[in-house]
Order: sequence, then C-alpha cells, then structure tokens
Amino acid sequence: MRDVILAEATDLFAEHGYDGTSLNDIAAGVGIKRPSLLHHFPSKDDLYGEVFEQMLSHWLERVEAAMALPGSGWDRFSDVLSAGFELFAEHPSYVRLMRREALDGGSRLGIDLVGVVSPLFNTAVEWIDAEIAAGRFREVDARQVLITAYAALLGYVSDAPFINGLLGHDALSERPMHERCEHLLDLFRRLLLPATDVIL
Amino acid sequence: MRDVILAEATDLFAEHGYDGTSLNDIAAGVGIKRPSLLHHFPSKDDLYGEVFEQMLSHWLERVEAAMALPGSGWDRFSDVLSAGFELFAEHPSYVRLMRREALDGGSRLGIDLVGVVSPLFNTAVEWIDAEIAAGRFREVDARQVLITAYAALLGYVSDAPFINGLLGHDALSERPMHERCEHLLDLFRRLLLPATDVIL
DNA sequence: AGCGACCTACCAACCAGTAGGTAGGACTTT
DNA sequence: AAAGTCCTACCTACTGGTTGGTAGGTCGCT
Repeated sequence: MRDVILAEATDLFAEHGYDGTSLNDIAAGVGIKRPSLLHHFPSKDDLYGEVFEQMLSHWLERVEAAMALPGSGWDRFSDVLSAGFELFAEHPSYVRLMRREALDGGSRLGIDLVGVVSPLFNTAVEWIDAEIAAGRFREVDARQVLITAYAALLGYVSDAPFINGLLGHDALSERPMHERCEHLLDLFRRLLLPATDVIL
Repeated sequence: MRDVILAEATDLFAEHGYDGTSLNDIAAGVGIKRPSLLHHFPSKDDLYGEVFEQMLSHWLERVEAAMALPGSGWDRFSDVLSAGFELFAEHPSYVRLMRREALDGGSRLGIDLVGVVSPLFNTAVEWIDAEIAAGRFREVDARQVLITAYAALLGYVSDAPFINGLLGHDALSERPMHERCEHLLDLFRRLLLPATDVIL
C-alpha cells in the first residue's frame, strides 16, 4: 500500500505541484480516505519528502551507473546523455517534479537539492576540463555546457503539455523522443568536438 | 494602485505559483486588506489573468520588434535571441511565470498560451527553413532548434535559484548573464552555420 | 489478545469572496 | 459660499468551503 500511495503521490505532485495537490486527492487516487493515508505517512511534508528522495535516488542510481561506464571523450558524454534521456522518457513525472523543485529553489524540505547535485556537477565539470586538456574536446566553458544540457533535456520533457501544442502531436511518444535525442546528440557533438572531427 | 497590485501579484505568482499565493499575501505586499484588493479586481482568477496577459503582451511586443528588424541569416537569429535574453534578464518573474504555466499545460484560464505562441513558432520555423534553402543555414530540424532555444533560454533564468547553488554565485547578475548569452550565441552559431563559416 | 489497516467525526486554520459601513475628495445644486 | 450628492478607496465582520491533522472506534487476520 505504501508503494501505491507513493506512486500516486509522485504523479499528482508532479502534475499539480505541492500546493495544488491535497491529501484528499492522493487518498482518493488510491481508493482510501485521508486519515487512512496519514496512517502510512505522518504528514504531507513527510510524504512529499519520501516522494522526492525516491525520485532522487532513482535518478542518481542511473546517472552514476552511466558515469561508471568505460570509455572517454565523446562516446562517454553521449552515453551519459542518452542514459539521462532514457530515464526521463520512462518517468516524465520525475522531470516535472524536479523542475518544480528547481523553480522553488530546491528547499521545500530539509532535502538540500543543491547539496546532492553539486558533487555530480563538479565531477562532470572536471571531467570535461580534463577532456579539453587531452585535446579531445574544444575549449568550452564546461559549466555553461552542462547547464545547457540540463535545460535542454529537462525543458522538452517538463514542458511537454505546452510543446505538444506547438508540435501538434504527443512530444513524449517514442518517435518524437528519439528525434529529440538525436538532435541533442548532434548539438553537443558540434559544441564539444573540434571542428575537424564534427563532419560526419 | 491597480498597477502596484499587478506588479506585486506578478512577483508573487512567479515566485510561489497560483496555488501557493493567497490574495492575503498580495494585499499585504501592497499594504492593504484583501477586500480592498477585490475592489480593484473582481476575483483571483481575473487578477491572475491580467498578470499573465500583461506578461504576454510585453513579451510579444519585444519579440515582434526584434523580428521586424532588417537583416537575414545569422545576424537576424542572433538579434532575436539577444532581444529575448535581454527581456528575460530585465524581468525574471516573466520567465518563472511562463515556466509555471508551461508546466501546467498553459490552460489555467481562458488564455490559450499555445494559440498565442504557435503563430510565432511557425513563422520562425518557416524562416529557418527558408534560410536553409538559401544556403545560409545548415540542414537542421527547425522545430528542434527552436525548442532547444526556448529550453536553454528559459531554463537558465527560471531555475536560477537552483543554478545559483551549482555555480556558487548569483546567476542573474550582469556578468554571468553576459557569459550565458555569449555561450548560447556560440552554441547556435555552431548548430546553424555551415562548418566552413563557423570558425572565427 | 494483539496488531495493522481502515473508517467516521471532529478540530483549528486558512481560503476566496460578500455585505455593509466609513472617510474624504469632487462635483453639482441651491 | 454652503449644502447635498455622488464616487473611490478602504475598512471590519462575516459566509461557506477546504485544508492538514487528530481522536477514537471497527473490522479482519494471525
């Protein structure tokens, strides 16, 4: 039951935000009443906290697995980007949740979003700088590249309802997602690789 | 007084969202009581509607002005991008408001966000395609490029509280904003221009 | 008997919105 | 000039409804 509640809460918090989701909504979604829900989770804050922690741990798990893969240079960058994209395609709710938290400054709870992501961010910055030093990447501002990657990946998925309207079809279905991924890979290849290596 | 309320409401809706902002908060922010606020605006929905319409009209005004500028090819793209960036730098609240609305599907009110933005989007797609046909741009998927521009521009500003934490300094102050703009210009130059024109 | 899962019934706090009244400035009428 | 009439901007006090959370009881299973 806990897991069912957690899943329903993840969807609703992602869809309508913390303030836009009532415990009644979540309880009704799993077919019980609010007090029964509060039997499993002590408070709304705690429930949200668990939702967010679960999301973060799934996310970290994937990213760390992708970063642990062997390889260097463009292949490695491409692997990590694809892994992130794949996770987001599987769990759009995670993206929307993350975006909402980032909008609110990532400090709704005791959870320190920045504290969790910062080490990963810095590791990635150092890796890119090392690749530049090794001559495998162009001289770019690693931080800017990573922020662009973050924004371009998240934006497409988090704003899917809006982008659906612009494109006239479901942005999250398989083919559009694949095209989006190809576009991003092409984009970062052009951004990162020396001009001589870009031409395919 | 109406304008003061509108400005305060814009900030609070942008910062905490529709559900996270009470009429009491807004009224207190301008130093009056809720009923006095409702003397100027008939309801919370109406107030939000005016806030959003004002934001949209400011935004459209700027973009249309930038699109009306002469020039073609990269110079024109660069002008429009810079104009957008400048507006966002001046009014970060607009970006956060827009992002929240995009997250919610852009249909909180009668305002049809997609309906307003779609014509602009399609005009831009056609323009890029024409530039490609004229040989001034590479063969790219215009829609993907525009969505990336949208995401990369908005993401940096809307998630500023989070990005502040990653970078360790104020992402919205003048120098970082300038660096961000330069990075984006470089990015899209590499993405859009034929390989032979990219090298500076 | 004990325990986990669920319930109804309640609470205080807050929400958007309404009713009705007051102070003061402006504009007309005498 | 004085008096009466409006109007705008604000107020206090209230309504009905929803919120998160609690108290206490019931059911079925081990």
